[in-house]
Amino acid sequence: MTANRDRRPPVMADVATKAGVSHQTVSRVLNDHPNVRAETRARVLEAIDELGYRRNMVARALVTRHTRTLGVVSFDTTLYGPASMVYGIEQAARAAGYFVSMVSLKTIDTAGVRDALGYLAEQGVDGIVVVAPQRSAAPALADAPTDIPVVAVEGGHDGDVSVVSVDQVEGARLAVRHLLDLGHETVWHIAGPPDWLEVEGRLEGWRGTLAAAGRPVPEALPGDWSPRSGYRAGLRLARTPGVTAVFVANDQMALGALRAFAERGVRVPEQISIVGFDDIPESEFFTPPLTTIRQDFGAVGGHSIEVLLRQLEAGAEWSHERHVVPPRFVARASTAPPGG
Amino acid sequence: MTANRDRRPPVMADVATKAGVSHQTVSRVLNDHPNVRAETRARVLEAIDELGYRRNMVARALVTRHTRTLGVVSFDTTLYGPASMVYGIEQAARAAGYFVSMVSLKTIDTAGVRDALGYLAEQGVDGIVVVAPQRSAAPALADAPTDIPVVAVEGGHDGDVSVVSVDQVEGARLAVRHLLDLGHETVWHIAGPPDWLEVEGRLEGWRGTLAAAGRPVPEALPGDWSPRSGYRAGLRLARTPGVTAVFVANDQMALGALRAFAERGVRVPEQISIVGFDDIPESEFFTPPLTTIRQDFGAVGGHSIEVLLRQLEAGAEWSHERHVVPPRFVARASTAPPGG
DNA sequence: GCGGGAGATGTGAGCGCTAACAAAAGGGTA
DNA sequence: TACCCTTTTGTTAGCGCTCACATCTCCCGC
Repeated sequence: MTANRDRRPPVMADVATKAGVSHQTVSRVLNDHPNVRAETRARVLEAIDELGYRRNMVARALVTRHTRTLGVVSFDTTLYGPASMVYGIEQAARAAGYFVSMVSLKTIDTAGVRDALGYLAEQGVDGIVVVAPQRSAAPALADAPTDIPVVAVEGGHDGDVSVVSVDQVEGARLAVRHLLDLGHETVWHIAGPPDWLEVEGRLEGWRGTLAAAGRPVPEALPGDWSPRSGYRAGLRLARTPGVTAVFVANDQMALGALRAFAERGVRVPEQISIVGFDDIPESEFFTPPLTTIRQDFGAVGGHSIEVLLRQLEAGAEWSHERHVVPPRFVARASTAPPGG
Repeated sequence: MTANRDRRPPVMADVATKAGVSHQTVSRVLNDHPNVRAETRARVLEAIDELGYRRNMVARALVTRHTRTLGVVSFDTTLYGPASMVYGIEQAARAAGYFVSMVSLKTIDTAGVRDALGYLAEQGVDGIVVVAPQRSAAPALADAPTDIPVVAVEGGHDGDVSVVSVDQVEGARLAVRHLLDLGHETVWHIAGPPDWLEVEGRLEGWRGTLAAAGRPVPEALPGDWSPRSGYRAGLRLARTPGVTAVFVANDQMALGALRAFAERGVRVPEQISIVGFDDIPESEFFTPPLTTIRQDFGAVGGHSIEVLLRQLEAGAEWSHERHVVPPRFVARASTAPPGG
């Protein structure tokens, strides 16, 4: 355990000399090759320990042609959704013995994603997960590197890549069905920013479910995921006559809407019912606790790594998979029958 | 732009042949070496483009002995604090031309941190940022690799590394001072989990400020950062006579406490004033909007990279720096004079 | 007592790149 | 014209590791 502070770190040859074997034998020990005598192995391990030797993965990667590193491209990891996804990805990757190299984009645009993919490819990552929930990311995915597997999370459906996602349409359907079943005539909607695929899915599920039930479809209110935008939309809904039920595209905006209703003296759920989306850890403690649709971000992250590893093993001939994670309805206290 | 789908990707020598120059000249073009004729450069660039050549950073790293990758070790990046920190770190690193290799630990313990540091060192990262807010991470930092710079964020103060952190004691002082200035006799405290350095700092600031003002110091209530633990603590406070002001160690727990008070019919801020910590994006929309202490996580992340890069440039002889980011008081609607 | 096969170890080459030096090509001055 | 100096390009030798193969031991069976 001698630390050589200023000298160049020891290499395999140093260990070999010290143990009185060839560098190849050291390599064998390090890689758990079976054909090494127990005594030799012990001698090598001792030398490794004494020198404080640590193998150089860069040199190893040069010859093996893989780095055991996966690239992750993601949008704003400050948000709960992407953060949980990336966390799930990282955990699953490391459990499988892979490192994760991260690129978080401030804004998702085709050029940004393309650059990120290019950089990661240069770095020699073995595979890439792209958390690119916006439509504008799709073109970049279409001409992603073809020599390494790429998996998109919540991504475009047209690219030449595998996709793992939550069933957004179904999530919206669950929310709307719940409100209609309570007896509401129709359901309003505060949407997320346009261009997001999740937003499109939720809009589609909301509209479709209302239409299927023969209910009027109000105009969706715009939002940008932030509590503030939910607050503004809530203010508008509070002064719109006839609103009894709202489906909000995420929990943060639902929080803002809750605040707007509170300020306007609109009681939830007595006068207006509200359902969110995501089920962030805070939702359970909102005033009132928020009924919402749970997305299992961790599972999505985990699945994406599973798919990626499968393709990694398959080598050159992998097929594109599509994996859909179901959302779950979580009943709490923000909904009630109309006029409740 | 020919994609060679199945063939091995082109290497520098291929480009050289195609452009009719030596591989060294290709290398010069790629590295912006000044002494290359404009015409030659153009020819090389054209060949690069035609072959779809991409330089192999692994091979480059082997000879240059640096990877332009920084390692980040962090605790649960699902939490807003760590997530924002890591985001700030990643942004700053990439702006400086560095990649980020992530390891998020599920739990922080000495062995986990030590392993993570070891793995990253093997990967050949040029420097490491450790977001290790727990005391138990300190021993691992003490015997961190000595041949590359390591910066701790919110980390132990005894290790042989640079530290960037928010002034927790001052943050707590701001919160308590505010409540005392409003006329409250004393301030109760819902603490975070023990072992966290931030928790210790906030406890110290809370106790110290009360003591300095000659006020009684109640027993701190335990919490674990989660809204649920804040809820439980809130329930206890609601049935404790004489409580008029509470300083909560983070905003999530404050949310839980708010919920508990609402359920027990305790009005905030009229009957109890409450101050949080962190200023998460949601706080402004709590019921009521939460007065809190803002931590600039992004700035902390950015500073940590600044320090790291400075040490990277300094080469072998770097000195250990200590950088403290001030917290900021954010006034909203959850506090009022007692009996307000 | 000796060929043969399995196990244990060593040898040489090369992954794709950069650093250091060597060589060739221009361009001004004595 | 010869000379030197600068600019441009080429050549060679590794970086630290693994792979493929060669070699050397040892033990078994006939």
